[in-house]
Amino acid sequence: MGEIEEVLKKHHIRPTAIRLLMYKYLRDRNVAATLNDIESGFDKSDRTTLYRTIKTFEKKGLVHQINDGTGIAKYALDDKTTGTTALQDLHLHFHCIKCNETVCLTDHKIPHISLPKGYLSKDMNLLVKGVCDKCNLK
Amino acid sequence: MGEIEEVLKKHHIRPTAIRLLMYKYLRDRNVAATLNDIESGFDKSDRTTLYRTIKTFEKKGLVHQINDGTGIAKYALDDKTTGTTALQDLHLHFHCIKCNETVCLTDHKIPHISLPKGYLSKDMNLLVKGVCDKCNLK
DNA sequence: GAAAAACATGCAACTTAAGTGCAAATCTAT
DNA sequence: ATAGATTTGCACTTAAGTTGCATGTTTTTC
Repeated sequence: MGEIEEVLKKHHIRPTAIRLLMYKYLRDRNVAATLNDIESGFDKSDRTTLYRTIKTFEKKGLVHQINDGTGIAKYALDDKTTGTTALQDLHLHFHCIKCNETVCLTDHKIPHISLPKGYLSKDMNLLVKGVCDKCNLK
Repeated sequence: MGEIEEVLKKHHIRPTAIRLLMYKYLRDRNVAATLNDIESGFDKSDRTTLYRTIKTFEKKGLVHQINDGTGIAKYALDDKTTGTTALQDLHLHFHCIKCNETVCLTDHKIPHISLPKGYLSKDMNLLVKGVCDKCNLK
C-alpha cells in the first residue's frame, strides 16, 4: 500500500485514507468512472469529499476528466505507468453506445491536425462513439 | 423568407414562426449557441419551447449538438449549404478558452483513426481547445 | 367549412450533476 | 502539546436539462 502513497506524494497530494482508496479504486478499474460510480464504491464517505478528492487529483495531474457526450463527467487515471505525467498525452477516448462505458485508448494517439491561420491549439479531445469489443460479441 | 421555409419542409419540420426565427438566428451566427444564448435572443418565447425546437431540429438532422468541455450543450446548423445532410460530416470543433466560443471548422475533417480489434466506430468528435484567431490578435 | 385529430406552445414543476459555506475533525510542524 | 493549516461531512444552493399538462394552433377528414 506504500506504493500508492508514494504516487500521491510525488504529485504533492497528502495521502489520506480516502485518497488512497480512491486511487486504488480508479487503478483497479479499466473504464472511466463518474462521480456516481465512485460514490457507489464508497458507501461510507460523503459525496462532497469524493467530489473534492477527484478535483484535487485532477488539479494535481493524477486524473483527467473525460466528456463522452453523455453530459456526465467521467474520470480516469492519467497514466498506468504511474510515472511522470506526459505533457501531451493526447490519446483518444472510446464511448460505447451500448454499455455506456468509456475507456482511454492510450495506445491510439491523435494525429496531427492543421488549424486555420491564427488559431492556436492547446489541448485536444478525440472521442469515438460506437460499439466496444465486449458488446460486439453479444 | 420562403427559403428557410423550404429548408424546414425538406427536413419534415412544420415551419412555425419560432422555428423560422430560430433557424434564422442560428444561420446568422457563426459560433455555436447554447440554449441560453438562444433564449437571450428570443425574449418573447418560452425556454421550453426553444428547448423543444432545438431538439426537433436535432432529431430531424438540421443541427448537431456540440460538447466543448464546458459542460453546457451547444448547437450549430448541420451544413451551410442547406443542402442534403452529409451522412458523415465529421468535421472538428474548436473551443476558444479565452472567449469561450466554439466554432465548427467544417473544412477540417477528422483523419482516419484505427481502433483495436472488435471496436466498431459509429461517430466521432474531435475537439480542439486553444485560442481563436480573434483572441490571438488581442 | 365544421369537427376531429395531430401537433405546437407556455407554464409550472421536477430531476440531477455540480458547486459552495461552514463547522467539526484531522493532520503537520514547531 | 499547541497553533496553524488542511481535510472531511452536512446542508444548502445553482443551473442545465427535462417532463406533464392544459391551452392554442394547424392539418386532415368528411
